[in-house]
Amino acid sequence: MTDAPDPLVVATWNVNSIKARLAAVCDWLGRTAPDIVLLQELKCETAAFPAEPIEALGYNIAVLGQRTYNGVAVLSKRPIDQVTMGLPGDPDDTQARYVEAEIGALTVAALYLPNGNPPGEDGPSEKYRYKLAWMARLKDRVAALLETGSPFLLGGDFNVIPEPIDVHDPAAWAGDALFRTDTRAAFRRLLHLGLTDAYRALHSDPGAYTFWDYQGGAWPMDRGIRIDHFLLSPAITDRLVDCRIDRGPRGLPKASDHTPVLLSLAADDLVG
DNA sequence: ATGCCGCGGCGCCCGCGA
Repeated sequence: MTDAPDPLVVATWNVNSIKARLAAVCDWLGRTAPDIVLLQELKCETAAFPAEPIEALGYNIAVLGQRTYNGVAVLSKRPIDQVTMGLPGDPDDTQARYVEAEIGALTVAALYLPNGNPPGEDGPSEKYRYKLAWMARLKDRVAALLETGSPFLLGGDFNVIPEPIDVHDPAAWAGDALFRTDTRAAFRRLLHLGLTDAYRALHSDPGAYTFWDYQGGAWPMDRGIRIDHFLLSPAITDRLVDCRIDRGPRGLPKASDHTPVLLSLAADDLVG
């Protein structure tokens, strides 16, 4: 018997301001030590990203920042070879919601999909149209990545509740931009290209939430939603070992409203 | 019900998030 090599661990976490969450993020990184970390909602400009304490924990960093809103980053203990800043397909889109990085033979993307609320009553609102257009562009990007044949994964805050078991009260969320028919259909179109929702491939449990609103006692009452996802290309799905939600950070003082999701892959060889 | 909470910012209220 030979021991299996250590899995490659990838995390995704919407931190809701990297400056407000820096201590919590560094504590968690030091304790959990994922190989790759995908961050969203940095809410700071690229130049203002607090790189030093994260580099001190052994991470290389690719950041696409923006003042006040959005902002995404890839952290990697292995060298980052090439970076794509922004979701391709619309040069007029200035929102910092997508950064893609090549790490060895693996491509990873950190994404912060638009919220889309309010969705509009007499036809879709501008925000909801932007969300659906962004999802269509993401589908095009996934199709292009599949054509290259290189193994890849998408991780981040998708702002999509895929199925009724992913929300504490489906009826209450029926009209929300995160759970609307059109949103879920666009998410399914992504999956139908050949991607796998890593968490759902391994677990059929309800109540597996990644977000709890700050308001109304959502966290203590466990009224959450599952909107932070890992979507895996076929070659990466074959290497899927584990996917779990770490509720710990959500219960700490000054928490983000999202908690991290962790992915384990038998893919150590992919990143050298 | 859009406020309840929490964040950033040309700050003492506002937009935004989900």
